Amino acid sequence: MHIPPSPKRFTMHFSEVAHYFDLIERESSRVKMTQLLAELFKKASPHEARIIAYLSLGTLRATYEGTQFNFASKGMVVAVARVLDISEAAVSTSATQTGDLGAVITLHPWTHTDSQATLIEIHRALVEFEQLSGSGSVEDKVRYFTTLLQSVDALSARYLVRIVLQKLRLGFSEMTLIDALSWALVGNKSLHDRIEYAFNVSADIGFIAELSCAGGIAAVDSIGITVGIPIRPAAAERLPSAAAIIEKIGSAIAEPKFDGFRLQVHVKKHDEKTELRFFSRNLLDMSAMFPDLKAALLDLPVQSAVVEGEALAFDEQTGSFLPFQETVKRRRKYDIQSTMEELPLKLVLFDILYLNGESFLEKSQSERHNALATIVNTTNNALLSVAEEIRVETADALQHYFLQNITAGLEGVVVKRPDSSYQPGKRNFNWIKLKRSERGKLDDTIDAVVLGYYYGKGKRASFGIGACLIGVYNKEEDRFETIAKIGTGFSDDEWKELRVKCDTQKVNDCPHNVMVTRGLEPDIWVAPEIMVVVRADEITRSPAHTAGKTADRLGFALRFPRFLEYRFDKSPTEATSVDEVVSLFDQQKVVGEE
DNA sequence: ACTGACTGCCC
DNA sequence: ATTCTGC
DNA sequence: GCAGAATGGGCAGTCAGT
Repeated sequence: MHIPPSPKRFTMHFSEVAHYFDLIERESSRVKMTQLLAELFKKASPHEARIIAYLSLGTLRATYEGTQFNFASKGMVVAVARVLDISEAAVSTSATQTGDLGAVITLHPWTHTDSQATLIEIHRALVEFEQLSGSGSVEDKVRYFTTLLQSVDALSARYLVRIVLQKLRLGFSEMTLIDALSWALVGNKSLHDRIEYAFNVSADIGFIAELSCAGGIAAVDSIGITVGIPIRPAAAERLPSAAAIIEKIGSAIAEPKFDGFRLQVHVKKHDEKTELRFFSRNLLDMSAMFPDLKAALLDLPVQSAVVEGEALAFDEQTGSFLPFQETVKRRRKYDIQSTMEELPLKLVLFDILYLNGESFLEKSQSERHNALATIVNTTNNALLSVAEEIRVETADALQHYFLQNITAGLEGVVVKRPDSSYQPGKRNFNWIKLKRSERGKLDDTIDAVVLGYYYGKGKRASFGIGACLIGVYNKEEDRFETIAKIGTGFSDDEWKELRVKCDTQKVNDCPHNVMVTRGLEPDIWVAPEIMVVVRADEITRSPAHTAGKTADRLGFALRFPRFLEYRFDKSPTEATSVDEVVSLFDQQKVVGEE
């Protein structure tokens, strides 16, 4: 199909992009949204397409290069208040009602003149804004952004606010942009898979957009894995039991699931030196953080490779892995050397995506694991290992292996289809996680009391509730202590219902028998009457929540809390007690004994 | 030098 | 991370 | 089933203020 060259045109104004964002925001049909985006891409130069792709996702560049405005809801309230010349309180109130600070802009009269800034100029300004730092920079940032807002029309200002907040809420993200690039080339989404492939192996959406607009699908097709540019990681689905997993995929491969952080490692040997990069699960560059792992990986007998694994801190005395809260302390910018000594890391590798110039993505799980084992096992470095993999044919065998792993203190197992390729960027049932928290089912839940609620953002703003604060009962002190906030598990209707229930119990101040630390105070206090059943993956020590907190002991909190159901047959003082929380906490360290 | 408020990013 | 929802 | 948008605990980093 012949693609006519896009007509030469004037440099694109940011206001035109904002106009398209507005059209898209009003559109609920994904196909129409995609068509609008395609139209926008067709009007843009390749470089402009790149910038559109970045800005539409609230970023300024590739994910792995990072965008950090260090300017979010609090700073934005100040800037918006100045631009609109109203009080910060008024902006806050309006933001609460609409659930969106950007929308506040277009709710008020706009008195500023549009300077017709181009898309490129706005991008450049945002880069400059992002770079403001150091003493006095809080005020500098407010001033800079206020001035920037004052130089555009209201619609542009609305989207500038959302770009900086990194929440465009337009109803599309990367996959829709890829559809739009296909539409821009051929008028349908038939090229989606090929463009997505390029994006999956070269995770820079702006680069893909520019390439597609400049060189068409031929240019996109030329993209393969480049060592040093991250590949979008594959992710696992979740199922609640060994039986469900075997039923889903049959004969499978199981491996331990470790509770650390995921690293994608890129290695490339040049004549003298070896280039080594680490990327986080979300594709941020962590290359400077782990000199110990870096040294270990230099031993790999490869010219070039991309491997993935889980990094975990371990106890040098016992060799056992430390909890996530310890491991995550290694994610830092400063004091790397000293923390390295306090919290040495191991890297358990579980996949290989590229080796010596060849992509391994299409190879089967088994082939990849074998190749990985071959290179790592010849390395013989104590910090490196390959995740054990066993073949399981039955639910019983899987259940046994699962129990064995949680007894060893691990998070559970990941089960994989033996013949599946590595599907970058995908979460599907090629990989399935079975987590420790599924063990026992009902006894892993907590009966808690609702103590208050918070206004929501976006869609939840219209419910007047976005999350609630819950607590457990301290028998000795006869009071309620907080253990978590709940922001998920309620359907839209249930949120509305919860809001009504809470409002019937609304009180003006924190009740005398409720312990809440500063920073967790809800927007609306509720008398401790509403009982809920809450599920969580784990109980952790908490610097924030008051459950079980004493003068010389941290409190406890729930990891990954979610609402299950209401509990009508218990009164508030029959909520799970602090004592029970403590014993649940103690129990989870000795999971094998049951 | 310390603390608290805020932000960004791990899970 | 988990969960819900529109398509 | 996908893509997107709500939300959680808790860590380090930055800056303002004392």
